Amino acid sequence: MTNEARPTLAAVAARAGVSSSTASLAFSGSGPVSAETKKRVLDAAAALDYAGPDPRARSLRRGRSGIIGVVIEDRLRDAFRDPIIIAMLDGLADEVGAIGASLLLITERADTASEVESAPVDAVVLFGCSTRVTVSVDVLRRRGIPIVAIEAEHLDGVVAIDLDNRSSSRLLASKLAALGHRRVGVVTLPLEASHRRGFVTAEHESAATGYVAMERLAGVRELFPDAVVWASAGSFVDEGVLGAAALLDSEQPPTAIIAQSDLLAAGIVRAAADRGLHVPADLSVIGFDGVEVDGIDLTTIRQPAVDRGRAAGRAVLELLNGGSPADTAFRGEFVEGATIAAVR
Amino acid sequence: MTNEARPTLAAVAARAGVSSSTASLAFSGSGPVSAETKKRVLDAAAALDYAGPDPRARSLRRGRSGIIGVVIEDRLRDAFRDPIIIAMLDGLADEVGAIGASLLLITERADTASEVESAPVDAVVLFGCSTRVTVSVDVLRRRGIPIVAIEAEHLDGVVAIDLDNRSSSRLLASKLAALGHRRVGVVTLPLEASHRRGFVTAEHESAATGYVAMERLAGVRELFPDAVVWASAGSFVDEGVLGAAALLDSEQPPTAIIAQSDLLAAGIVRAAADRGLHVPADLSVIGFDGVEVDGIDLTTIRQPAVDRGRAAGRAVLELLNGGSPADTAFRGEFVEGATIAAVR
DNA sequence: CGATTCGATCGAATCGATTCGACTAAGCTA
DNA sequence: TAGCTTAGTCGAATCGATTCGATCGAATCG
Repeated sequence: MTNEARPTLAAVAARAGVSSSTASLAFSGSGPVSAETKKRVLDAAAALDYAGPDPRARSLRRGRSGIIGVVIEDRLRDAFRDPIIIAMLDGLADEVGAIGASLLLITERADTASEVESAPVDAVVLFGCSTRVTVSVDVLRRRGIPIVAIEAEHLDGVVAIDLDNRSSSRLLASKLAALGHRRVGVVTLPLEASHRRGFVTAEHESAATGYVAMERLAGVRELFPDAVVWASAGSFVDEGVLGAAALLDSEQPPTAIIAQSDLLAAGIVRAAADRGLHVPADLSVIGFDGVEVDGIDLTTIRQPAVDRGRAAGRAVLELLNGGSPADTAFRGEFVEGATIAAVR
Repeated sequence: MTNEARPTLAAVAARAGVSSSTASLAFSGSGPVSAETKKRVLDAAAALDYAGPDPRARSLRRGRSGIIGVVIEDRLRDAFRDPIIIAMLDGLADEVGAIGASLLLITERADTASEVESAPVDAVVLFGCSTRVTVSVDVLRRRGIPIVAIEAEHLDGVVAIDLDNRSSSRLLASKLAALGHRRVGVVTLPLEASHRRGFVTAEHESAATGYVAMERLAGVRELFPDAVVWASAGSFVDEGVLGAAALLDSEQPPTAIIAQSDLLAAGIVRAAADRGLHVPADLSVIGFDGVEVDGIDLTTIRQPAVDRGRAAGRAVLELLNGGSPADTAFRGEFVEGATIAAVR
């Protein structure tokens, strides 16, 4: 069926009666070629059904592929359900799209061979990756591939696009403290790669690899050292419901719950309603991210997700140009919602 | 800062005292190499800080890049907000992940130079693309790159993963007809690349390029030839609100509105509530997709989105193996919700 | 008119690996 | 011991373009 021999640039050049270097110039437009010659080359290409220079060969020679890798640790479906990741991706795509680059989705799971090491990328953006990707990072570094990380531990030679997770979290906790809350529960993002769900002991905590989760938790701990903590298996509404169930159905239910994402918080509100508890009268709920969920007027921290994606994109462009961009630190903005109240 | 000369496989081979062919074998594992030699090569690589074979060179020689292109017509942000696209992507990623391939996001917008033509992909999946991508498809075909299309017009040499949009839509319309509705409105997905929002005239309709939108509309037209049609600018809740506003605030408001997606339907329900209309008592609403939105118990058609993505993935794998998979046709399943009732 | 640009084109080297066919030495059988 | 297989290694060709430096004729300048 398929005709094995596809035409090459050399074949086109031969037919047009020019050298392959000239033909290349005619296609790429980077160099002086007379209009007449160019037309001859293009005509020859059309006659031979030539579809333009092979991207593979071009990227080998040029040393650039026009592809930016996006490393995501979760399953794609999980990642895409998170509006924050989507927003960041959008900002990133916007910036790198300016140079015609496209995004390669790389999911880095423990079980599979490292995709990131064999992908022809010009640069890589790590999305909320844990320390588990350190090995891959090392390969990239050796290969001289620029790396930008959003929400990740600070690594050498990696440009970080940060957020003040800890102090933002502390601020939220302080609001609760001011309202007289003493027994607060926390529902965290996954603490480890396994996404184990359940109450968190000191042991778990010291073995945790989830950077963002630990930062936000640390912020809360500064005010509520004894907070009861439940680790979710992901940033979903359903997980919030589970977390709330575990905390509310215990012997000493908390008077307030701090969720590490708005999706989790929405689940908590839902679970409270299921139990006949009124928010905020019976239970104060706090979120994180600044994303609207279920139309709830949530007390939370809004983070500039699209801007963070953009910043990552700009850092990538700068790195690609040989520059060495500094880390960028964004700040969350407190959103006064209607889900916290003084303890009864 | 960066040391210009990165080690190559040849350098590693030289240091290990073997030929580069042997070194290649040692890395790829495809061929007999003694354990001792292999160790020498690996040691040499470590000593030189060699990060493994360059993916670019490898893909040129092998003729495979391990990358599957995903062509999306919308802005990335818009596409990611659509749970159906996400589900399809997830199914697709699942299948092609089996051979270690990753997905390259290609947005094909009118204004930018065609990214798809210069991407080193082994195959391409078109996601709900209109006829506008025909040109790019042509280039791919000439290059011998397999193409699979989800929700797209039937194109020569393109494997289609279809859905019975028309008959499903007709089924929904028939439910309304049976309940006595005569004046129905339709809120469609974008009809053209420009995503123009507004009432649809016969002129617009004949110039439409949105395949899915036109199919679903045709299904409705079989029963309600005179339905008033409003084209949305995208599958979002907000767009549903706008569409409902236009239809409901007209002189002869419809007694039922058919939305071409559940997100749009959710917007319509919301807009109805804003006007003090009760669904379904005052207004029947119908969706499409089978996605839960806002917890509404919607009457709709559920389409197997993940499975469709999977089917696309399998088709890609088969094409890559030289096979010629047949088109696949999926069927929507009617979901009896609580948003339609007899006309008053 | 001779010297000098400048525009257009060509040849050849290069990007960095993979792979095919050939070759060697060792192990095995008859 | 001759003949044959096989594991291990090597050389060279190849994938398909880009790019640097050289060349050559024509146009420009003093």
